[in-house]
Amino acid sequence: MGAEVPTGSLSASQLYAALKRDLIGGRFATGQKLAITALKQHYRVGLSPLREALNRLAAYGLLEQESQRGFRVPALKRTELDDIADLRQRFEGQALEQALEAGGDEWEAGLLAAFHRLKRADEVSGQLDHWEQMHLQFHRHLLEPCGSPWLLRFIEQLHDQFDRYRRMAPANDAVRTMLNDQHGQLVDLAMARDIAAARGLLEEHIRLSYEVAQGACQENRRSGGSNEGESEREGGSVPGA
Amino acid sequence: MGAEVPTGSLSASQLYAALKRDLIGGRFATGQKLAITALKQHYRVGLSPLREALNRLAAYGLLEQESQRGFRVPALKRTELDDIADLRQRFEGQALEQALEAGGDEWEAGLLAAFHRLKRADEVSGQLDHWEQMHLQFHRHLLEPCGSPWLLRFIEQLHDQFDRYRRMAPANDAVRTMLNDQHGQLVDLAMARDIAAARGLLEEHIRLSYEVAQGACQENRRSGGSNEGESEREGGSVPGA
DNA sequence: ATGATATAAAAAATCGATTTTTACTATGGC
DNA sequence: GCCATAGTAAAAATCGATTTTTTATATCAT
Repeated sequence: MGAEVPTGSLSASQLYAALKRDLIGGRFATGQKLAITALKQHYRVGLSPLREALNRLAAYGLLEQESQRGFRVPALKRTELDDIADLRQRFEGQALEQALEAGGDEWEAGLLAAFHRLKRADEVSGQLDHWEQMHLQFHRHLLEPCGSPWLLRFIEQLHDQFDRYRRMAPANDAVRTMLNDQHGQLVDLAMARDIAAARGLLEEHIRLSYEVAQGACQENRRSGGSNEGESEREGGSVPGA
Repeated sequence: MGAEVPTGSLSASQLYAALKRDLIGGRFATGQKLAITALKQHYRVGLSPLREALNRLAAYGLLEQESQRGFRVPALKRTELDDIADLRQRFEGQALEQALEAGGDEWEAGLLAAFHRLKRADEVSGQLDHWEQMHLQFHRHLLEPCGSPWLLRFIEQLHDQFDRYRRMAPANDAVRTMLNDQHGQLVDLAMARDIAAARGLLEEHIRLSYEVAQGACQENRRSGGSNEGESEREGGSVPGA
């Protein structure tokens, strides 16, 4: 069994984070019903905190809850990915414009730092989860001063949903290099406060990611494990039964 | 104690709905910590389903959860209302345009029916909760064919948040009449597929509602109970302790 | 008299067991 | 031979009690 939970039992928020990470990371078979007993043993927690975490994740949209029939991992649907990508372009484009108008010196400094960490994480292969974390933090920091907490909340939610698709899709090193280059260009345009160009590039960035993510929908690939060819994560997929 | 839960114990989804309704309806003191034991007795449910419902509501944004310190009703903040109203204008404006392009005959029929129910509910005073339900359903139906489930989800979430403010604000019959008139005008413009005018009116509708809702923020009014002068709901506010 | 620490009371979170509901299977009827 | 129904097994949901954490109070030292 996976070694994602090495030490003693987790706190409630740690459990939520671990479950969220594993759901977005594609370690559960999509469309499959979750086996509560197996999860309980895997994460070494009791029933109550587990069910509370699952309820929160269901409200967040990373799980589906059927009345008396437990929890289910939502299937990956092409139409839903289209919806998510489209909204990401609009929401993040809008947020970026506002962020470029509001961001100050401290934000610029933090953006450079976040970009640096992202580059470093990219150089060190076999640290998939760490790169994902830095990548999320970079995009989050980029939009942070936009001034709309609710918009940022929705953007984060869509980003998480989008990543379910992207991380299930087969890797494409050529496109990945392009996407990484765009991060640097985004920093440059943001520092130059070129609002129109920056928004255009961010939308193109999302469009390109969308093309990659589409690979997750094509032949209804089931079973968890987006980590073929990766060596960082020793634990396999979480058993469903 | 309130008679909101007349018969035997509620199912999990009913409990969630009842809590959500009472939170949006302003029956809890804002900023106040929830007393789990009191809630348990009031809704006649056990601890587990109650906690699961509270967790879902916290993920939805109608409650705040502090680590080991229970659940708290979020305070009403002027800046947050501004944020919510601004996003509502943008999201619902966008959704309306798409809905007017996509909605078919069946949708038109349903819209007329929803509007009729809303008018009827308005005529019968002392049915506050029923009017609120019809009002929500009208706005939901108006935007439903927009083609973006995630956008509709966010719109609904913002609408619920907005209503926390609106229902806490003092009533204003003159403005209320204007708002009701706008519903009819919205139907007319929607049927005529006048996209620009309809979007403009919907944004104005939200702006006017926003002016009403601002009344909830002015002097940090605490304590639940937005139903002064209403006789429909016999149960008072839910006790916090 | 004020501040800090220890103690006690209250509340939240978790656990183990029970109850209820669902899904599967086998048997009987058509 | 196929469909329907009853019975059994498995899983989910709920309950009551225990454990842990927090908060308020009182006492002691400075």
